[in-house]
Parts: sequence; C-alpha cells; structure tokens
Amino acid sequence: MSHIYVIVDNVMQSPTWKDPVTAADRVLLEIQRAIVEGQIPAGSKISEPELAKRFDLSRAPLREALARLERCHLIERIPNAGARVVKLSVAGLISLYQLRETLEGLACRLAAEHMTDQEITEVQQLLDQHLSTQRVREGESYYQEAGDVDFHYRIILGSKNPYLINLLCDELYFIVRMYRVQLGMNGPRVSRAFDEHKAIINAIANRDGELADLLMRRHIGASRRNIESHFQAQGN
Amino acid sequence: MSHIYVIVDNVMQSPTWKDPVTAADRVLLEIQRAIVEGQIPAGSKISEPELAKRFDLSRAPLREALARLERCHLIERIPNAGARVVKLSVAGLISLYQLRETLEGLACRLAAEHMTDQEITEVQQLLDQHLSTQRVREGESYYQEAGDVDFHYRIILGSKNPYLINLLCDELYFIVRMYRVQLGMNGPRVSRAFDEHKAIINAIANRDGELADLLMRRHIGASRRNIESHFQAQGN
DNA sequence: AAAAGCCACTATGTCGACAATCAGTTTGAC
DNA sequence: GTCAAACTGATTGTCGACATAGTGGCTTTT
Repeated sequence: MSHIYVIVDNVMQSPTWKDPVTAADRVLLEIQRAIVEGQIPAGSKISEPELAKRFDLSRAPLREALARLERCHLIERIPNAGARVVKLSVAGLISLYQLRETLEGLACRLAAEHMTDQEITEVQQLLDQHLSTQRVREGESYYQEAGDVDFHYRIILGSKNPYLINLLCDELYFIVRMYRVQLGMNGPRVSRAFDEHKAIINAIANRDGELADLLMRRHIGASRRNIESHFQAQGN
Repeated sequence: MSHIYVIVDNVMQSPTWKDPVTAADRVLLEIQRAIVEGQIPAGSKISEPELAKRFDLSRAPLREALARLERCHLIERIPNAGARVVKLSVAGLISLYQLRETLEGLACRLAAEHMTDQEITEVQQLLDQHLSTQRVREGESYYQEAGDVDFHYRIILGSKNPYLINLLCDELYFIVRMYRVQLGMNGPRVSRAFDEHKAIINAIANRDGELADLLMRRHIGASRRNIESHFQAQGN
C-alpha cells in the first residue's frame, strides 16, 4: 500500500511543495495522509488532546496543522465546539468535480497560451513513458493514478496562474484524493484516459486553448459521470 | 470613509459569515480591514510581537488570524522567516480576474439550475431598488460598490455549490476588494453595470445557464479590460 | 577595501498551564 | 413524570515563557 503514496509524493514535492521544516508541517502531512486513507474516519470528531498525545507534540503546532487542514477542506471547525473530519457525500463529490471541470478547463486554456515548447515536449514524453510502463504492468492502477496526477499537475502549473495553481494543487488536491481513495475510484478508464490526455496535450501544442479547454472538461466530466452512475444504486 | 464598509459589512454578514465570537475572529476582521484599506501597506513585513501589542492580545490568537489571512491570500508566510503583506501587481490582478471570470461564470450556470423562483425575484427587486437609490444620489459610487457586491454575492450563493461559495465569498473576496480599494477601481461603468446585471438575472430567470455564464464572463471581462487599459501607461 | 566568518539580537516555533465555554448528567421543582 | 436549572467534566481558547532558527552588524583576514 505505502509505495503508492511514495510515488505520488515524489511527483508532487518538487515544484510547489517545500519539504516540512517545522513540526507543524510534519504533523500536517501525517494527518492529511491519515484522513485521506480513512485511518481517521470521515465524519469523526477531532480531539486536540488525543492527537497531540498520538503525535507527541504540543497543541500549538497541532492547531496550526488543523488550520491548514480546514483550508484544504479536510476538516470543519466550529468555534468552541471542536473540529470534525468532513463527511463524504455524493452531492459533495459532484460539487467538487463541477469545480474541477471548470478550473482545469481554464488551466488548459491558459496553458495553451503560456506553456513553453519545451514544457509541452516534456509532457508528451511523460505520456509515452507512462504508456509503456502501464503496458508492461497491466492492471496495476497505481501507475495510472500517479501518471494521471502528474499529467494534470503539469497542465495546471503550465497555466502560470498562481491563484489557480494554489487552488488546484494545494487546496483541492487532498479532498479529491480522499474521495478517490475512500470511494475506490481507481477503477477502469485506463486506456481511454491515456487517449484523452494525448488529445489534450496535442491541442495545447497546437496553441488551441479553446479545444484543450473543451477536451479537459469532457475528460473530467467523463470521470464524474462514471462516478455518478457508480453510486446511483447506493446511498452514501 | 468608514461608512462604506459598514454598508458592505451589513450586506455580507448575514448568510455565510458568523459573527466574531472568539478574539482571533475579531482581530482577523480588524487586520483584514487594515490591509485592504492599505493602513498596513502592501509588501510590508508583519511583526507578530508588534501586532500583538497593537491589538493588545497574545500571539496565539494572532497566529490563528495570520493563518486565515494567508488563506485569503492577503499575506504570505515563510517558515522561520515571518509574514509579509502581499505585493499588488498588474499580473496578479489579471490572474485574479481570469479566475473570477471562470468561477462566477460557473456560478451563473449553476444558479440558473438551482435558484428558486423566489430567490430570483428577490434579486430582481434588489436591482430595481439599487437603481432608484443610485439615481437619487448620482456620483456617489459607494452604493454602486455595495450593490455590485450584493448582486454577485447572491448569484454565487444561488449556485448552491459549497466549494464555489466558500472560494468566492471567503477566500477571494478580500483580495479582490484590496485591489479595488488600493488601485482606486470604484470608477465609472456605473450605468452599464446595471444593464449587464439585469441581463444576467434575466437569463437566469429564463433558466438559460449558458447565456448567463457568457454574460457574466463578459461582464467581469469588461471590468478586467477596463483596469488593464487603465494601467497600460503606469508601472505598479 | 571587500569578503568571509563570528557574535549578539530579534523573531518565530513550541511548550505547559490557566481561563472560558460547551456537552451531558444529575438534581430539583411543578 | 416531565421540564428546567445547575453542576460536573472535558475541550477549546488564550496566555506567558522557553528553545531555536534567522538577521544584521562587527571583527578579522586577505
């Protein structure tokens, strides 16, 4: 299990993420992982003294971490009443994907305008590389997950819009992962996703922002509909 | 000067904002106002001991407030090196308005789907009301500002998308205001904005999300271009 | 004189304890 | 028996002090 996150973490740490220098940073990463994995169950109450004891530090850095957890929508705090881990719901997931559709569409439009030729070439090489790796180890969707994250990540960075980058890579990233992990959304759509990714980067290479926008929205919309149909019979 | 913010605050406090119950909440509001007004200059360093003394409280609630200020992009923190008020730039403002265009466009599309007939009627009445008030006190753009905020605010709430609402009303609201106040963007576009608002709410009333989206993006895009041309000769 | 290294000082990160607030329970009155 | 009010327990908010990392100035060396 653990090597999944090793891969993803390596992917993410380079560009926007600074390594955890302070104790609050370290505990933040640990709690993020625990919540995303479901080790701290969704909807459960957060006890500051308990977590402080569990991670062996004072409440001060812990509260700092909680503030940042609230920022990425992993917990909800009520003054004088404590914090709870967010409850997952189909409605929430749909709201989230609606946002992603629009935002990553915008990222594509801006990326078509601002990415350098070299950056585009690198992404294309990345896709070919992921394709071959996935061919070799068919069925193991970890690589698809990491590759998918990496692809979207590079497009977002290519937009060169700091607000958009911060939003998608810092604030929305973890809760998207939480939904994917806890609702088991690693699933199929493997080969189709590759083709869609290729079409998107090609549109960007042609500097056709309009088309890249459309393709990305359709790409994420397909994921969303895939999930929606998956949960039509169930409650949750 | 101060009564401007009284109006806006009254507008904002009802739906999503809880009144400041804790000391950190109170000082947060004060510092937000100070930064937005430029009383604490853009780009200046934040000294925790100094602010703690100035507002007469400990560093603990102050740091809580700083964490939330970072969340609304009003300050930037570097570990072990302190916090600075954000530096305004034309590039930053353009990035911000690009985001707003897309996000509020999405809000319109969702609002056309989710707003109740009553909510729509209320917004229409609000527009007529603001129009008459503005007619009476021509030239005083405060009312236009408050009315503009109120209009956009209601559309955003009408989207019923919690992530989108939180984003636009909590995270991006203050920095948008900071740009408007410090770069003096109360400006003209008064009567045109009214017409555009009316067209948008009419599209929503007709449940034409596509059109409402387009009109809103054009509406904000006009503001952005208005600002861009205003700063083509200057540095900043 | 300029650059590099050292040192003192300040600011940030962290800690433990106190105060205020809220939830659940028990007690009391009608 | 039921509702209300006070009490108890624990949790959160706040405080002051300590440890540590960064900043600026001074000395020393080339």
